[in-house]
Amino acid sequence: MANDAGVRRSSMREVARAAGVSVSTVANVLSRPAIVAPETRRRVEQAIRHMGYVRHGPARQLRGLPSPIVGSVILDLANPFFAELNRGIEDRLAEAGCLVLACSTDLQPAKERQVLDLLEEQAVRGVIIAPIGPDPAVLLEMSRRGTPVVLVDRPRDGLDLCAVGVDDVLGGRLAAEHLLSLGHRRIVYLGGTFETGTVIRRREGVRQAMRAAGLDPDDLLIDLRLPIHPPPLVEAAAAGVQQILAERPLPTAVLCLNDTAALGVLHGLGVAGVKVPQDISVVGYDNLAFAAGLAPALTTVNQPKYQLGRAAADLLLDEARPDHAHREIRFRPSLVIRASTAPPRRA
Amino acid sequence: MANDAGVRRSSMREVARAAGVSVSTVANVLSRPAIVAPETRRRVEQAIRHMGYVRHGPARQLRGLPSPIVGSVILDLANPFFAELNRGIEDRLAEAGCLVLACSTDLQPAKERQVLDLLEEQAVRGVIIAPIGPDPAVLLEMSRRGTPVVLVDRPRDGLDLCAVGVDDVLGGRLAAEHLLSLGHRRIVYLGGTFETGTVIRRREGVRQAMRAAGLDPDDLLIDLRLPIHPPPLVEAAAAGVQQILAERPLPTAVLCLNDTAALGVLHGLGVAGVKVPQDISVVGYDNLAFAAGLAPALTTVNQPKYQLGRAAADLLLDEARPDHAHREIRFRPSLVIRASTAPPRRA
DNA sequence: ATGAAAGCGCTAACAG
DNA sequence: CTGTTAGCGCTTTCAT
Repeated sequence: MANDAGVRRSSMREVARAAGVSVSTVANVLSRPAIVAPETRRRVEQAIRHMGYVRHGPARQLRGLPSPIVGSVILDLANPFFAELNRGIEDRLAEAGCLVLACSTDLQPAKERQVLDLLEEQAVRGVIIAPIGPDPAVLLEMSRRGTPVVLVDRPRDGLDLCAVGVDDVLGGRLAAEHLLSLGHRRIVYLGGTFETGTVIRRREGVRQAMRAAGLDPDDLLIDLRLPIHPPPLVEAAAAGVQQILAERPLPTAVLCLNDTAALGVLHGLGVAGVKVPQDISVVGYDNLAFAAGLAPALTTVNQPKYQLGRAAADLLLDEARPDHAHREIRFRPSLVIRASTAPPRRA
Repeated sequence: MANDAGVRRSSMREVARAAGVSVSTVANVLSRPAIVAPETRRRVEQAIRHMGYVRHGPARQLRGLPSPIVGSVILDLANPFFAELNRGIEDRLAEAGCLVLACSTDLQPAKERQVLDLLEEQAVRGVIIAPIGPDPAVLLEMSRRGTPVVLVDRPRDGLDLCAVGVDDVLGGRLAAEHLLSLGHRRIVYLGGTFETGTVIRRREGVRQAMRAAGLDPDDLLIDLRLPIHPPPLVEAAAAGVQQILAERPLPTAVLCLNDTAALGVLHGLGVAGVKVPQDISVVGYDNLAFAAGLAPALTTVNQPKYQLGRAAADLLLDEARPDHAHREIRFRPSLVIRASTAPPRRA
């Protein structure tokens, strides 16, 4: 009751006593002020101000009001892609008076489980999640138990949930088609030792583009995988440059799993004295704020990060409506050609 | 009770009925399993699993247990500085089983107020805040009413609150001393039309360094202010380059309010054909992940972002201890010299 | 227009 | 070891 500073929130009962009315009148002043006599209302409002009374959310929730809190469970909030996505969620929710409980899972399934349990215990309004693994069982159960779940970056696949995402296969295809049309025939796909569905689907898009061009992906594509979690991705990518340069014949282009990895690769290549794009072309993914400012400016695939977040929040809020039907919203990525790609040296 | 899908959480009473025991036995199984007879416990646990029972946090809170939720109120979660700070908060809180309710204020006092009210209503465990304005009155009241408040990026100044921060004056001084020692005597301080205390204090540090060198800040320092919120800071900074180049005599160095602004300035200077660092030196602030990867690599002032967050969470968690005493933790920034600074052309 | 009362799901004495 | 009981602070009929 009393916290350790000896302070205690005042309750409605105390306000009521101070104003000389009943608790229900205080409740009315707060929830339907119109039905309270002006003079009574004035007295109650004054008491509220005077005592610094603040409504107790958990108690209201216990009475059946919906929680204003929505959980956002994503891979890493410090990753600018997710940070911006999260801003989209936050802003859309704010319009509905809701707040975001943001949780990073760092690709660790145990963390994901733990956070989901906590969120369900808190009886949040719902959860928006970019799941680590492909198994939706836990999420379906949560949803069945009454906590709405919206998927991000994972296709709906007929699941009984809402989903928002970007067409990753298309994104991979766009990037690959660009390189192929420049004449590249020896291309590294720089992925991770542990990959989310998005990265896997993009690689599939890359292979698709090659097949569509009448080429054999197994000949053209070199799969390299960075250790993801420690060390920081920029450094892992910079270190990965050694592996790229060790390939024979030397690759002429690198498709990176995201812009941060591309940043590391650019740096590593610079240190190694390899010129971009003259010696090697580099393509990023995400189109983060810094991509245009790099030297050379980074060719990359743009994703509507903020809009993804807004859309996810939209769907989540819609779950409260009686006529809600689960659905999927899918955005299209787009290629942004800048200065880090060019035809290979001797085409 | 029932949400719109017609689902309802099962309650302890239902579990108790299903297991043929009383609610308190179920409660015991959950909170002090040791005192329950093994056979009874087994039955109860099975019922819990079978019904998918999940404890109801708000009800527990109503009984006096502390909320596991901590509010984090910062300027902008999509700003990498705050995103990383927030990860520090999140990780430290996770160790204590707590979650972060993250809110961006976008420098709008109205948003800050609104979010603080919501957090207090939710009866969160406490609030970590990088306040927009200098007036601590609302925060002191919240704290007095029983919601602990920890200040970030704002000096404690004897307030009855905990605070964590970085020595901003020192940060400004380090940056300025570096430029002065290179021989620069015409320096732009690129701030904002609306500035937080941190930016103001850094400018003060810059002036201090000049005075300490026996120079007059009013002669050397050119104050330029970027419109902060829209448009995006990178673009605002790129546009600000026009103003820099319009100054006569031409400045030889630019101190930017952060790395993102520096990125924009670098870009704008590049477009204008001005060479960095030969024609103009550029210094950032924060040492974000991309700073080292820029061309030229950015000289900047490092702040321990993640550690700041951890320290803030530490202090907040400590507020629950009976012997807690408010205190301040202050970190030291450090200068990271890279390639974007050099002596002015004709010294 | 106001008040009395029931009860949301849970915890913590206390009794047995 | 298990059950009974009394609320926590609030919303919401239903009387008055």
